Amino acid sequence: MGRHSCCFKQKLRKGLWSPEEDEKLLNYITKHGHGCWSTVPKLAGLQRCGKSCRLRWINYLRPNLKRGPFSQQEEDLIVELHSILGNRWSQIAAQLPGRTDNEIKNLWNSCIKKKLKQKGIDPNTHKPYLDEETNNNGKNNSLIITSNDQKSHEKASPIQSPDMSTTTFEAFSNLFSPALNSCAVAPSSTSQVVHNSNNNGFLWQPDEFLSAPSELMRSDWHRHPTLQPELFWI
DNA sequence: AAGAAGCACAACCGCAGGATT
DNA sequence: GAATCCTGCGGTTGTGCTTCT
Repeated sequence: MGRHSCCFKQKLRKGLWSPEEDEKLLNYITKHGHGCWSTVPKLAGLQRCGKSCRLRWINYLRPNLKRGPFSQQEEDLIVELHSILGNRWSQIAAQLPGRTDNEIKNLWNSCIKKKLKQKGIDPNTHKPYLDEETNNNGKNNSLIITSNDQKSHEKASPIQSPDMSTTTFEAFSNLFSPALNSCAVAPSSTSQVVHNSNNNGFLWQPDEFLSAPSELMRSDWHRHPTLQPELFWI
């Protein structure tokens, strides 16, 4: 945990926050909002850099934060979302109200990873360590996006697979709802998408899905003029 | 009792991307 | 278009507490 360059130049404080600093920051933001973070420490009377203030606010001081241990349901949801999104902690945190990306990241690295390994599951791939054949043959947790020109008048909607929890399904639907609600389409010209002629759709293998930029997975769908996707799990 | 190891948590670093000049 | 600033993200590491030997 080194000193940030701006902190060094200005001889600002680093390390843990004191209750007095917390109170100053909380009072200032409660009264004025954070506005431009780079000006917050000066205006709030703190010897910190704006970046440090922002982090402290987001991870500790902002209202509606849920403190305390994670429930089993939350842990399960994190595992399922991680299998879809990979290390996109901020997107995972967005599906868990009151939890921060930092908190989830810490939980993953210190606890969940270990639990998965104890179960014989690779936390990176979410597959059993010794079950290569299943890994190659099975398309578990692959996302299918079918394109249905003939259904272009219908609203696109994701389809829940039998082995997918309702919580994860809802979280996933929320994540993709902006694209779906505006006639979202499957990307048609990227090497990260494999066309699956049998399904008349696009098959994303898990690794491809995880490596695909989030903007491709969401925003770029809007650019296709005619296709209408359906999402389902196999 | 004391040191080592493990653990959870807080916070910093470096980078990317968008906005502004 | 280039430079600069600001924000947000993911990775990493320091700190302090607890448990183990």
